[in-house]
Amino acid sequence: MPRTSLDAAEPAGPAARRKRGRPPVRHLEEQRRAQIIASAVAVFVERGYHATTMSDIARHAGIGQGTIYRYVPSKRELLDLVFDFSVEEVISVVRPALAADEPLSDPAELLARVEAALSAVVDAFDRRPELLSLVLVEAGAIDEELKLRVLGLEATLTRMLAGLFEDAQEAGLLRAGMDPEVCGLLATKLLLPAGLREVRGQRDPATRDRYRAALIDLARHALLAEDAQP
Amino acid sequence: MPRTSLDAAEPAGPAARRKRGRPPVRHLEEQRRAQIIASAVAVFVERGYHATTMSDIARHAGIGQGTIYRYVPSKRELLDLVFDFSVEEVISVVRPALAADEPLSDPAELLARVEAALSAVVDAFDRRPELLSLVLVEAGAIDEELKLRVLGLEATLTRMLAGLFEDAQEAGLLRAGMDPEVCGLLATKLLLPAGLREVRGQRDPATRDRYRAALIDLARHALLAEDAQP
Amino acid sequence: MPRTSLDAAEPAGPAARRKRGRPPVRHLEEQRRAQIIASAVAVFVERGYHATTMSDIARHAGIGQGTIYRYVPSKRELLDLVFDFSVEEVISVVRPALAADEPLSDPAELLARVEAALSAVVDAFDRRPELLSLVLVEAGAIDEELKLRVLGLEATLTRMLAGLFEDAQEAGLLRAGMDPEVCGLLATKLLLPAGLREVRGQRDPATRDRYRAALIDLARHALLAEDAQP
Amino acid sequence: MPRTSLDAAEPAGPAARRKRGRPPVRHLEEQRRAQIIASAVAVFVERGYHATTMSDIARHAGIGQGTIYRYVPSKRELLDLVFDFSVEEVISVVRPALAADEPLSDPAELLARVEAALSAVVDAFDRRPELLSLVLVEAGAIDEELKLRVLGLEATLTRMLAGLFEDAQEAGLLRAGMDPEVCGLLATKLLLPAGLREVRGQRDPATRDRYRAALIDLARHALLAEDAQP
DNA sequence: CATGAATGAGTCTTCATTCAT
DNA sequence: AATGAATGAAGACTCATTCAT
Repeated sequence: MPRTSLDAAEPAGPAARRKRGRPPVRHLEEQRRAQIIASAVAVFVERGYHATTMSDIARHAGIGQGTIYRYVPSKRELLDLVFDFSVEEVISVVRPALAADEPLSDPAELLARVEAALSAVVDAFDRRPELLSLVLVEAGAIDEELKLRVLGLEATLTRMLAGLFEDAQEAGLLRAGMDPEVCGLLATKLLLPAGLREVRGQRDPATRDRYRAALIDLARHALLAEDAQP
Repeated sequence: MPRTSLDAAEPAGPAARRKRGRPPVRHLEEQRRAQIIASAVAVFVERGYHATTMSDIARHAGIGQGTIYRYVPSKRELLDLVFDFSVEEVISVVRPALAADEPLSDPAELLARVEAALSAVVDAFDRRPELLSLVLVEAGAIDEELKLRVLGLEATLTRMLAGLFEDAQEAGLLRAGMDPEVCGLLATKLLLPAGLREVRGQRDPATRDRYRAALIDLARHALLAEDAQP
Repeated sequence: MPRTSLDAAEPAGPAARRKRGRPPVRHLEEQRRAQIIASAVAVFVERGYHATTMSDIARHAGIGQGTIYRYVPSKRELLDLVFDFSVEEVISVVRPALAADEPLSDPAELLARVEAALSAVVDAFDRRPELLSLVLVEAGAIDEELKLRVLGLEATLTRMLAGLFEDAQEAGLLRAGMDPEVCGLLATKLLLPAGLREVRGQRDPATRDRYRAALIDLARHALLAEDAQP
Repeated sequence: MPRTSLDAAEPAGPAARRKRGRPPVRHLEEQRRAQIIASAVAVFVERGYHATTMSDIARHAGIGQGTIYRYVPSKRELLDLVFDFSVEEVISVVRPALAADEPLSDPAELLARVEAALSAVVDAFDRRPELLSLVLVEAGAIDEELKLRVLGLEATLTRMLAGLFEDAQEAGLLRAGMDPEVCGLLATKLLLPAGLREVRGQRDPATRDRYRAALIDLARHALLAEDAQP
C-alpha cells in the first residue's frame, strides 16, 4: 500500500520538523490528499464511482473512513479531484508526444511526428488505462458539470492536435483544403477511442497494431499535400 | 389509454365460452412496457441512471411506482430493456444508411454511399441524441455486463461498415493495402463520436458541417485506389 | 380444483333458480367463501400466513384476486375464517372420539375409551395435519387476538377430555386424588403435540406407534384406581 | 454506555506502538450485538417477528436503525441470533435441573430428581417466558430452516430427559416395558407446553401447582417399577 | 358479478457524513 | 490529527386493497 512516500517523509524526525516550523504540515496535507486521490482512482476504476463507498477508498488507502473527510469535503468533490488528477495525467502523457521542439520542415518529419504522437498516446494509455476509463466512461455519466469538464478535456486535446496541424499547414505540408482545427478534431476522435478500447478489455495486440498502422496510413494519404507524399 | 375494439374480435371464436369478468386488454402489456421504457429513456438521459429513481420514471410515465413492477422486474432490468431498445434504434438508424441495393461499380458510387451513410447516421443521431447518450455514456459505467454489451454493439456496427468496404474491395475500389475490417473499425470510431458530440451539447451546425465534409474528404483520399480517384 | 361442487350446484338452470327467488345466491356465496377458505388453508399451510399473498390464494382457488374481496373483507379476516374452519374441523374430529354413548361401568371400558380416543385423535391429525399446523403453529404467532383464540381452543379440548375423566371418576374408576380437570389438561398437552409432530415432518410410523403405546400404558397405570387395574 | 478501563490495560503491551486515532472499544462488538439481541427478543415477543420493524428494535435499543446493521447483517439473521440465544438460555435452564451428580440408587431419589427437574424447568420458564414464546411459537412459523431448528431443540431436550430415564432403568427403577427414549419424549411434550402456557398468559398459580403435582404423581405411578413404589 | 390493472403505504437496507474520544 | 462508531435520509421493492370495465 502507498504508505511508502509518507513513511519516507517522516523519518526527518521531530527535531528536523521544528526547524522551519510550518511547511511540512502543508506537505503532509498534500501528501495525504494525493494518497487518497490515488486510492480513489484505483477503486473508482475497478468498481465505478457509484459502486464505490468511501469505506472502500479508506480501506484501499489504509486509513480510517473518517480521515478522508479531513482532506476532502465530500465524495463528489473527491471525484472532482480525481478528475483533475486524471486530466492532468492524460495531458501530461499527450503533450510531450506532440511537443514540437523545432518547426516542421519536410513531409517525412510531419509523418514521423504524427506517428510518434500516435504511438506515444496509444502506448501511454496502454500503460495507464484507468485514466481514460475515469475521464471518459465514468465522469460523463455522473452529472452535468462533469459532462462539461469532459467536453473541456476533449477540446483541449483537439486544440493541442490542431496546433500540430497548423504547424504542418504553415510548412505547406497539409493537403489543400484541410482545416487544421478539423484535423485536430478527427485525430482526437480517433485517438481517444483507441485508448478506450484498451480500457474496455479488448487487449488484442495484433488488432491494435493493425489499427495503429491503418491510422498512420490514413494520415499519410489524407493529410499530406500531393507533392509532399514521400 | 387507447382502447382497441378487441371485444368485437372475440365472439367469432368457436366454443365462445363467455369468460366472466373484465377482459384482459390485449397488447396492454407491450404497450405499458413500451410506455415505461420510453419514460425511462427520457429520465435516464436527463438525470443519469443512478440519479434516477423509480418514482421519477413513474411520475414521468404518469403512473404509480408500483405499476412499473407489474411490467419490469427491477430497475436494473429496466436498464437492460432500455439498452435493448436503444441498440435496436441505433441499428435501425444505421442499417438502412448502409444497405447496398446493388453491387458497387464505380468510385463515385462508393463515395456517394459512404457520404450517404455518414449523413444518414449523423442526421439520425441528430434527431435522437438520447439513444447514443444512453448506449455509449450511461451504459458503459453501470456494470461489467453492460460494458460487454456496449462492446458488442460497437462490434456489430464495425461489422456492418466492414461489409461496405468489403464490397468496395471486391469492386477494386479500395486502395491497396487497406483492410476492410480495419476501415470499418476506423469508421465506427469516427461515426459514433460524431453523434456523441451532439449528445453532449455542442450543437454548432457550422462545426458539424465542417466535420462532416472533412470526413468525406478523408474517405476520398484515404480509401480510394489511386486510379479510382475521381 | 374445487370447482366441482360449484358446477354441480349450477345445472339447476335459470328456471329453477327463479322459482324460489333468493336462496341459491346465499348458497353460492357460501360455496365461494368455502372454496376460498379451502384454498387459503392449503396455501397458508404450505407457505405460512405472512409469506402467502392474496394472489397465491386466488391462483390456488382458480379465481381472480379481486374476487376474494367480494367474499372476504381482508387478509386478516380470511385468517379468522380459516381459523374458525380449522377449529371446527379439529373439534369435529376429536368430539366423536370422546363421545360417551353410555356411562362407563368397568375399568377395561375406560381404558378402551381412552385408547379409542387417543387413536382417533392421532389418526385424525394424521389425515389432516394442516389443521393443527394452522391452529397451533401459525395462528399463535400472528397477533394477540388469535393467540387468545388458540388458548380458547385448548381450553375447549381440555374441557372435553375432562368430561371423560369426570365420568370415570363418577364410576369410581379414577385413582384417588386424581383431578379430572388436570387429567384433561395433561391429556391435551400430550395429544396436541402428538399431532404436531406429524405436521412438522417426523413421519416415522414406528416411533409414532411406540409413542402411542406408551401413552396407553401411562394412562393404565397413572389414571386407574388400584383395584381397577385389569 | 459502560466504559471499561481498557486503556489502562493497553500500555503494558510490548512494542507499544501508539496507534493514532480513537482506540476501538474492546468488546464493543459483542456488547452491542448482545444489546441488540436483547431488544430484538423483547420486541419480537411483544409484537411478533413479522409485525416488528427494524426501527422498532432500534428504538427499543435506543440506537439508530443504521447501527443495527453494523452488528447484524439482516433482519432474518437477527432472528437466527435471537433463536440461538433463546435456545442456549432454554438449554442452560434445563440442563442443570437434570444434571446427575451421582448415580441413582433408590426410587425416592428418582422421583426427587424428576420433581426437581420439573420444578426447575417450570420455574425457569416462569421467569423468562419470552424465550419459549420465541423458540416455540414464533420460530416455527417463519420458514423451513427455523422449523427444523425447533425440531432440533426438541430432540435435544428429549435426549437429555431420556438420559435421566436410562439411568433410572439401569438402576432397575423403571417399570418393566418402559422405554427411556419414549419417556423422554413424553416428558418433553409435557414440559415444554407447561412453560408455554405461562407464555400465553394463563398465569394462574393455583392451576399451575395442581398441574405440577399431577405431573409428579403421574411420574410416580407410571414410571416406577411396582416394587419400587415408595 | 368477476376480473385484473393500478396503486402507494410501508420496510429493509445502504452509505455519506458527523463527532466523541 | 486520526479514528471508527453512530446515524438517518433516501431508494428499491412488495403486496393488500380498490375500482373501472
